Amino acid sequence: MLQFVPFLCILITRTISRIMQRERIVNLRDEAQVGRKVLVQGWVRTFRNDQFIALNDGSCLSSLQLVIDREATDDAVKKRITTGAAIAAKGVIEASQGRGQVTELKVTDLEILGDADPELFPIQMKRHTMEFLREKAHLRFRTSTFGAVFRVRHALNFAVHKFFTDEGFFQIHTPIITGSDAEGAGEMFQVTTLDLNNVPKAEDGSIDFAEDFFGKTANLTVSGQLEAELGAMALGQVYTFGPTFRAENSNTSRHLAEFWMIEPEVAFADLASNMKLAEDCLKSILRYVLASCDEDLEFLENREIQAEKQLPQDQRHDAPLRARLQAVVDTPFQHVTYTEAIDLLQCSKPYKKKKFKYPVEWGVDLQSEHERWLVEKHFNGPVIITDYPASIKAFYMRQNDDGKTVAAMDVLVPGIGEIIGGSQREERLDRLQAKCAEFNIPEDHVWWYLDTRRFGSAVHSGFGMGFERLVMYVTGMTNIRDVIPFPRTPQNAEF
RNA sequence: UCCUCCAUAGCUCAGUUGGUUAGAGCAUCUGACUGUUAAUCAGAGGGUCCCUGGUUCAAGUCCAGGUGGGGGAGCCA
Repeated sequence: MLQFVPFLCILITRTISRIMQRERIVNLRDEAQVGRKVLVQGWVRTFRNDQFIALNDGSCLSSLQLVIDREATDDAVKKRITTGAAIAAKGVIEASQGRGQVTELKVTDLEILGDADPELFPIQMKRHTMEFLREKAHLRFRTSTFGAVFRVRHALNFAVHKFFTDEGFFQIHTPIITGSDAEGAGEMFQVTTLDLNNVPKAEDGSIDFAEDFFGKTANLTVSGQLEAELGAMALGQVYTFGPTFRAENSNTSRHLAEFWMIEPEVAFADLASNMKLAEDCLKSILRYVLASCDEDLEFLENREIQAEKQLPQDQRHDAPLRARLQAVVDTPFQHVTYTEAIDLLQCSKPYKKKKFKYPVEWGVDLQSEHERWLVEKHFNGPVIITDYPASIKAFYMRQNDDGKTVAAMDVLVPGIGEIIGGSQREERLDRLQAKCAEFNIPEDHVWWYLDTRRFGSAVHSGFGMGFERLVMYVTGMTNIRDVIPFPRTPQNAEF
C-alpha cells in the first residue's frame, strides 16, 4: 500500500497543474502582482547565467524574467532551455532585484513543453534583416518586431470596426468570388474548377465556360465597392472590410496580390462629407492605437530610428513615429483641388529646376514624385486632393458641373502616398450609362448596379482604404510584405 | 513589366592590381564564472564563395547567360 503514496502525490501535483490556469505575461508586470502563485507558458527568448530565462508568450512586447534555482535544476533540463523552446513554469511573482523589469517569477516547477534545437532554430536573439525573416515567415512572429507589428495590426483592425460601429455603420460581407468583371480596378485572378489539361471547348473553339462551376467566368474580387453601394442604398451607411485580390505584376514595397481593404459607402453624402468621414476615420483609428499600443509603438519607433541611422539625413523622418501619428490626429487635413495642385507643382523649385522626371500638366495623373513633393515638402502632412480630370478616373465617379472633372478625392500621407481613394458616385442614370459606353462596359454586365439608379437613386459617396498601407503608416514598416503575416506577391505564395 | 544594386560560415558582413591553407563579429559546441538584461571570459567546430558556361598557367575576384533577393518606377490600395 505504501508504494502507492508517491504515485498519488505525483497524480495530485499533475492535477493541480492542470487546474491552474495559465496567466498571460501582460498581466504580471506590475507590483500589485507580487506574491501571487502563477503558471506561465511561453517561448524562451534568452537564457542567461544558467539562471535567468526571458520568457515571451506574445501577450505583450516584453518578456517575463523567470529565475530558476541553478543548483536544484537538473543539468539535462537546463540544457533544453534554449532560444525558441516552449516551456511552462510555476512559481511566485516577486519584485525583481535586477533593473529592467518590475517583477519576475521565482520558479518552483519547470517543464519543457517543446524543444527548439539551437543548431537549427533560425531566429537568434540578435538583429536579423527583414529580408531574412521574410523567408522565415512562419517563425518571424517570434521576434519582437513582428510581435509588435501584428499586435498593432489587430488593434487597427478593431479600431476600424469600432469607428464605423460607433458612427452607425453596418458591415457588409461582399463576395470574394465575383461574376462581375467590370470593376476596372485591376487585373483579376480567375476562379475555375475546369480541368486545365482538358478544357471543354465551344463550337467556335473557345473555352466553354458554361461548363464551369458558375456557368460563366468568375474571378476573385478586386473591390467590394459596387456591392457596398447596393447595401448603402438601403441600409444608409455601410462598410466592407475584407480581402481583395489583384493579379497585377507589381513588384514594389507597397503592393500585394492579396490585401485587405476597407470601403465605406454612405447614402445622401456628397464629396465634402466623404472627405470629413475619411479624416474622422483616420484620426479615430490613430487615436485608438496611440492610446492602446504604446509599448509596441515605442518599440517600433526605436526600431525605425535605428534603421534610419543607415540612411542619409534627408531620407530620415524629422519626427519620431508616435509624434508623427499624434500630429495627424491634431492637425486638420489640408484640402487642395487637382487643378490647384498642378499650379503648386508648376511653381515648385524641382519643377523649375527640371528635377521632376514626369511632366506636370493639367490632365496628366500625378506621379509618385509629385505626390511626395506635395505631401512631404509643401504641406508636410496629410493632404486631400480633389476634383481630378474625368479621363484619369473610374467610370462610377460623379461628373462635376465644369464637364471636365469628377468629384474624386485621394488622401495622401507622408511616406506612403495614397492611403485612401474615394469619390462621390454618379447617381444620375443617363450620365452613368454614358460613362459605361465610354469605358466599354456592357450595360448587361452591370444591370444590377444601374438598377440602383433606376429605383430610388440618391447622392452617395464612399472611399477605399488599403489596410496594409495603414498598418505600414502606423508601424513605420517600410515594406508592405512585413505588415501582413503571409504576403502574396508575384512568384511567391510560400506558406 | 522596366531601371538599378546585390548574392562568401546558421546570421550580418570583410576579402587588395586575378596568386599559396577564404577571414571577422554574432550564433552554436566545450569549459570557467554566476543577479544577469542581446551576460562575461577562454577555447573549438563550422564553407557547393548562388547555378551553368567562358577567359586564364591560375577565378570568391574578370566576362556571358540563368536563378533568387533588395531599392526605385509604372499600375494602384
